[in-house]
Amino acid sequence: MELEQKYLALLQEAWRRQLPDLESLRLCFQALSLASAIDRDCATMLAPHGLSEGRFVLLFLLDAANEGLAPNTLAEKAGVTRATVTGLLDGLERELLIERRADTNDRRALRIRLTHKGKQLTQKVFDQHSRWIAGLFGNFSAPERAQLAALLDKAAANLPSASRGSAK
Amino acid sequence: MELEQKYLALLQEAWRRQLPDLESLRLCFQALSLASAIDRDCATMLAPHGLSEGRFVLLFLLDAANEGLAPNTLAEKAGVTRATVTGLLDGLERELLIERRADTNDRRALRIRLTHKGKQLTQKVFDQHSRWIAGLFGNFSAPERAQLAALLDKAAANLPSASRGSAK
DNA sequence: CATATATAATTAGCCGGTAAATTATATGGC
DNA sequence: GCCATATAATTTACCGGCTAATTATATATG
Repeated sequence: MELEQKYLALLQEAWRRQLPDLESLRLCFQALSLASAIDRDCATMLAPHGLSEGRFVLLFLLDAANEGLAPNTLAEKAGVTRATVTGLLDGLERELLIERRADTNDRRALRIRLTHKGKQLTQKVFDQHSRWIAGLFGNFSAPERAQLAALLDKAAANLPSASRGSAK
Repeated sequence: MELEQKYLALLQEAWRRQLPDLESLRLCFQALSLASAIDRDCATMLAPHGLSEGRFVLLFLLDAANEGLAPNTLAEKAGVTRATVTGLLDGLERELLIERRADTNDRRALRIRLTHKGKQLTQKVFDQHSRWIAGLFGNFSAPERAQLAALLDKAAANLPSASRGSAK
């Protein structure tokens, strides 16, 4: 598998400086490069529909909640700030995939709902997207999956943000 | 290990829709979440020095080339566009870590050089950063490393951008 | 009731990435 | 020598993150 250009440069520099344990460095960069490649290919799949990953997440969250959701709830479930949600909703609204309605009880609040077009698009894209992702590991045997999960966990345990409360 | 909020939401939605092979989905999200956590912790380490990952990459590329480098060379070695390099250099120049000099032969071109301050900072940060990354996999045995590398490769082989020419 | 505090959403400004357009300069062929 | 084309760097405009500040509305408390 190919490492990203920047990681090749970093490895080369680490070698030049005779740093120890280049193997560990390479392993880390392999994991990071795989993740980047997955993200990149996901973005490539979503782009033709005018979607980014962030927009896509909001869409399926809304599709699951048939009474609509408030922006702050979307932010919480998507794991981004409310300011980011405002921006993503602006894009989705421009594409006529969602609409903002005033909340009847609380005049500060909004209900976000999928339009018909938004529902259709979400239906079409969600399954395709999930199946594609699952396909990446579809040819893994049960022991391989268990091994990989365990090894990833072992690396994660060495991270400061994992060991601590990690807050957010 | 904890999955990112958005992946939890996606898994939940996939379960609600009774999609097959949730195990593969989870495995993928575990890998992506680990990569995000590594990136986040790296950024946290670099931030106190006023560095982002992109800026850091330019610094050590410049440190390795003691005659200075042209912005287009930096872009190529860092794997980003020249426009991005322009922006990163603006930041580094503002922090007095690099300087832009006119190329004596080609009046279109620049030579970018580290300042003394830039050299010092690079020295200090590079080793620390590399050792920290290596530490994430420092407690892996040789067979564990081989296994992990093989499993990551196997997943990468299922990616469109890996199998194809993948362009740039 | 009045006031302080909390919450909802947006706005403004920053960052780092992109693509496309611009400006300046080299270079190669006629 | 001139013109077409390529290359160097920047600028502009966009995106999707973030934080911090603003505006409007609820809510709780003295």
